Amino acid sequence: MLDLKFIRNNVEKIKRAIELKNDHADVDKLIELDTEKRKMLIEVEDLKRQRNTVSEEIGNMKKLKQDASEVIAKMRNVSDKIKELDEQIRKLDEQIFEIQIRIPNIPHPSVPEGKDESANIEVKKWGELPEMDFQPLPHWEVGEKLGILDLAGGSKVSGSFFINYMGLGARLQRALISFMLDLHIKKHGYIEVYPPFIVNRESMFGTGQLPKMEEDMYHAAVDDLFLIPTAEVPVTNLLRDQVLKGENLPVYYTAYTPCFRREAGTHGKDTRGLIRVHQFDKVEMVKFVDPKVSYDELETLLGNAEEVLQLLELPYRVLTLASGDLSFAAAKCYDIEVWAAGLSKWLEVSSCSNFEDFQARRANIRFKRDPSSKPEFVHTLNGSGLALPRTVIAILENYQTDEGTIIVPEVLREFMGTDIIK
RNA sequence: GGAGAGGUGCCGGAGCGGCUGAACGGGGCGGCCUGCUAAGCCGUUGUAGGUCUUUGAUCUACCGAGGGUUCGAAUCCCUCCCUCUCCGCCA
Repeated sequence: MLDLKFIRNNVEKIKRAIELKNDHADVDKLIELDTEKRKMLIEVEDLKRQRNTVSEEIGNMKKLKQDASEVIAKMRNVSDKIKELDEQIRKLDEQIFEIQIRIPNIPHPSVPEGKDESANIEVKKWGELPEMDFQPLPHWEVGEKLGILDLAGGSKVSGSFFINYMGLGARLQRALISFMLDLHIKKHGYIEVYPPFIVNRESMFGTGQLPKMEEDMYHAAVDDLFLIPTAEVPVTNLLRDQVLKGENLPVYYTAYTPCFRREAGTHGKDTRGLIRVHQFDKVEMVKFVDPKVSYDELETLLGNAEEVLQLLELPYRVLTLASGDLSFAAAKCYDIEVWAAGLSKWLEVSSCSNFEDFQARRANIRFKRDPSSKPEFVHTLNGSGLALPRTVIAILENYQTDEGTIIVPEVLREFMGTDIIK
């Protein structure tokens, strides 16, 4: 969410940003409502001041046993008028808020302009694409043949696009989760968090999923709770409504959670096997930082995610997302795409974003630079490190042999208890 | 799910319906004192928003949230939320 004062003073800039993000929000209407509201505020505050002073006088008169009934009658009218105006202001505030919360974050100047992913810019490539002297199979064939991937089981117990892993497939999930968490807590200095997987409406609003993405999430209607689409939601909201000490920044959290996404409207292409599923595992990194250093922090966050792939020895590339491909709340975002040999495609396994103070304002997460200074909003960042299904795809496809077995990446062997899946 | 207790400022903790933005204590900040530290003393210390003659002045709102009563509510009434204790149920 953007600051109302900032919106007032930067109307053109914001309209441009909305356009760059292929979004819609009626900024003119907001300004109109805001102007009207402030006019009424002046009026009602003046009446309240009257009421306060006169009420005090009434108190004094009563103490002196004087008759105050005439003044009281007059104040009754004033109070009614105040009630009326307050109600109108409340309605205006509501309307303003409804527009305000739908204005997207403004892209950082370094973000390439462009209406969709075709304008994304590749900024880095790492590793060699595997060369195979046989035709590599897609992961669903490798996985089903080895009995570690059970697509039929998943769809039987839940529905299509739900996955069941068996044996070493199941263990591979656990191995990847442990490996990633260990890396982030031991080497990169994150604190491990194990948050709730179901959250309330306030949390979904805080990180910006609501109101725009409501139909993309699983919702437990009786309790009005949502299954998290990413650990970003519970982990970021842990610090909601807090004022942190400046000396405690930056705060680095990492968490494993399953993620639940309805993926409404995306059924169709590129959805076979593990490519796009309703429930998947992910290790997420979340940072709360001083605004002055948030873009440096974005680079190290990206590096932390990259290191996972480097250690797994999976080739990848990094893209800077164009404005039109940026999510609602992000000011800048890098995507990491891993190479999948069987599909012969790059697959997104991580998004590393700087939200600046956009989420912090919504979730009211602040810090005091010094004990005596005013609270400021922190900057929040998060990045996947990494999403599991596509990492699994890359492992199954890139590490497959012509015998249909899979060589376990070096760093996972201690977790897997084997160096080969056969 | 049942019974009870409670939610006040950075923290603890007061608060006959009117001079309480909030006593008192602690903490923080500034200063005095001190060889240094501690103690002691003095002062200061919330957030948000509006207006203006806009680095200051002034006004308004905020005592879990939302309503209500009243000329006037932290204080009275209603609803909801949360926390704690006990009982029941359960992985």
